[in-house]
Amino acid sequence: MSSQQSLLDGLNEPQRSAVTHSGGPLLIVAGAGSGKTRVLTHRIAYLLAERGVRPGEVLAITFTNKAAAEMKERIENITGARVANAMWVMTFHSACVRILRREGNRLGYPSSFTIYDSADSQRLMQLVCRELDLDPKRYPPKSFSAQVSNLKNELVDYDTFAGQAQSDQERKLAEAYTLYQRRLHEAGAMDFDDLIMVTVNLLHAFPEVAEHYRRRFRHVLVDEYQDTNHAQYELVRALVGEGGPDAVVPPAELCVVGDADQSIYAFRGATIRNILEFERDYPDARTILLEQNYRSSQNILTAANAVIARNAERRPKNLWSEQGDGPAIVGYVADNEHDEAAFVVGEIDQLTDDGVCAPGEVAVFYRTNAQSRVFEDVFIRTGLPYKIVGGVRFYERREIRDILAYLRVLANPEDTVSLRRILNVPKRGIGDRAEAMIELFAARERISFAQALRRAEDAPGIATRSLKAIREFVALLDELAGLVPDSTPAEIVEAVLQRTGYLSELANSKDLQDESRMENLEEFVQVAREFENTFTAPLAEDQEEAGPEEEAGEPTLVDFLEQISLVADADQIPDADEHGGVVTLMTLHSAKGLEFPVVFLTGLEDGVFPHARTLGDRTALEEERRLAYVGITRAQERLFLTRSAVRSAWGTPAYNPASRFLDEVPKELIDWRRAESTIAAVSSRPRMPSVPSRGRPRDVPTLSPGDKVTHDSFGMGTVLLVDGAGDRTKARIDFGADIGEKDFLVKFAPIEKL
DNA sequence: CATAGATAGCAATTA
DNA sequence: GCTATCTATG
Repeated sequence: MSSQQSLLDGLNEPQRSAVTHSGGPLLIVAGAGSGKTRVLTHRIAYLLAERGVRPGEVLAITFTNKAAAEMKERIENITGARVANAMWVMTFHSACVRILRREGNRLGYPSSFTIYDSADSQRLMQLVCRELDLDPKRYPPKSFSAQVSNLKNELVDYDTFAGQAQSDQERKLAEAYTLYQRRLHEAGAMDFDDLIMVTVNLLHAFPEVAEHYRRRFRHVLVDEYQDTNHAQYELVRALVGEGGPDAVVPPAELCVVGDADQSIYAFRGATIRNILEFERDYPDARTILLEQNYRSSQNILTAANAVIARNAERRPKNLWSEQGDGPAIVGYVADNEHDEAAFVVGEIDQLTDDGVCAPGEVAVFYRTNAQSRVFEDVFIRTGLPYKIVGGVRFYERREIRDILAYLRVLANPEDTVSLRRILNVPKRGIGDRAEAMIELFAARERISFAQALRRAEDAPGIATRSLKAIREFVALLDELAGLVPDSTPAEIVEAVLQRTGYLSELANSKDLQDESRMENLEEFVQVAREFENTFTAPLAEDQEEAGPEEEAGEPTLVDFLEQISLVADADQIPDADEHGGVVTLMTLHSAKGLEFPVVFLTGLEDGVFPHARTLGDRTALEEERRLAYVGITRAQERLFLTRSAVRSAWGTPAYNPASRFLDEVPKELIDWRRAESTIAAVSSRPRMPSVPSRGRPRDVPTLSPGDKVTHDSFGMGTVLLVDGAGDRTKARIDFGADIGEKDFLVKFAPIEKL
């Protein structure tokens, strides 16, 4: 058994105070790399071991599944799995789903409600806007969707908003919001933001429900508190309870951890206010500062401190380390993004060859997903193993979403958005017109789309051919639905793939993409199998404490769908220890919470990072700076800062000046490998690209015999001879036996030098 | 009337 | 460079 001593071993003074603090609310201001997860897990273990807290009384909330899983694992290492399983260690969204599955019927939601992700909710908003005859130019559904999301993050419901709508835009938005919410409810669905807002409403509207959870959770711990938005703030308040004279249950002990300097999610409603004013919100709160950094060398910390110090509204904080200065930060100015990527890959090659680090210890960060493409090209070309986190995610791929839509309809037949998605996928002859007629019919009869589909005979204006297709489709759904009760998720997935003809359509296609689609679907079946094997049923409320034999119920389709909708696979960050691992490429946002011995921070240009849209806005610019701070503090030993003089953004090259964040790093810390670009002079005079349009303008390569090149359609080749000069340079290139030798005008040929 | 192929508009960050 | 929408065809 863990004694008090071992739980506090190896912790510094403030960390110990944070672990042992008892009584009032506690705010832990944890600088980057200051051992925050360690403090949280040890605190939980300490609660159990020294303060007689039962595991079921603990609720620990994180933002990502990855963080939740890590925390759970580290708690397990101290307390053992049985104890850890009885706690709620999960994300805001998962916790809400669990509450809502149990209590949502009080608000008219089925316990098998569907969770719409942002793509689904945008689709629904599009349908709603069309139904309201809104001109998509003046009232873009996408923007409406975003605005509704913002409103929900502020806990503004459609009624309240309709009441205060002033402008024409706002009134239209209010209409759309109202109808959108009605359609969601009818479909038995909630979007991401509803998960939080509806839970808050539920806790407010039903005191007995709130009391139930307050009795249960005596310790509430929140990670990354700086990323909470207003709705999440209220949720925490509601769960903790007010206490006071007429409260039945005294307030739970609240412990939040955060770092205002790492707040990078204002765009999804996060407000720094929550952490800055914690002491005002909870008057008897205690604050503990963790400033000793255990991650990075001092040079890296000095750079990070210098950058973040430029932000006006912040409490001063100074990270320090006992690890020594470490190597200098390396700077590099590239001519263009290809050059930048080549430099990065070259350095990684060097470092791994010299045995300084394994590929798995290296990360490349960029501001926007679009920047990953060039890196990917170069990594593939050089054969360096890599993995891109984020971007087009697995669950956002079309084929996966199609199958998911089938599964959702099977779980919840009223789910209109999913139903309409699969109506004609694979193609079965139910076209736009037929769909429109069903919709019209549903509206007139005041029945759901699903019900209207089953009564298609009665709907006017549908061709007999379509009618037949619809009947077959309904029969197909019924057949599949019949399988659901006694099949496992994986079996259902396979049945859907087979019986809908989805697989055979892909198999018969000659589109190259479809091959990888099939592979993805195969992987999806694998995901389902995996799920069945690892599934542990959430313990029922009343047996949460007891039971050595954990009753793991059969995993249902609903369980499977829930896991998928809540797991973004940004959680797929590669493990460094697996055979040296692979280089990780990701956006700065996904990088939060991670650490790497070697970090490349790329695209440091004004207009890229900080992003162009933030340049005129002081608060937005401060958030960009925090993002830079997050990026820099991910590095443990070596940090590379790169920028490019020219960068092509959708076709046109842009000349960007150095990022202001680069200038904010003290000069003596940076060892410039290349400090100026040779084409920097060109940047002063704005010039149009010399090749007007005609496809994407490309850099004209300088070729000499023997060079390896790649051609867009002919592939790899070797330059045999070069003739002429300037724009009229010609090259003869050998593409091997199959294609032979060809002559090109270098200026126009789609050739790239390798 | 459904479908396939062409085209315009568009991409900041995410649970 | 990619996806939703428009247009020509079967």
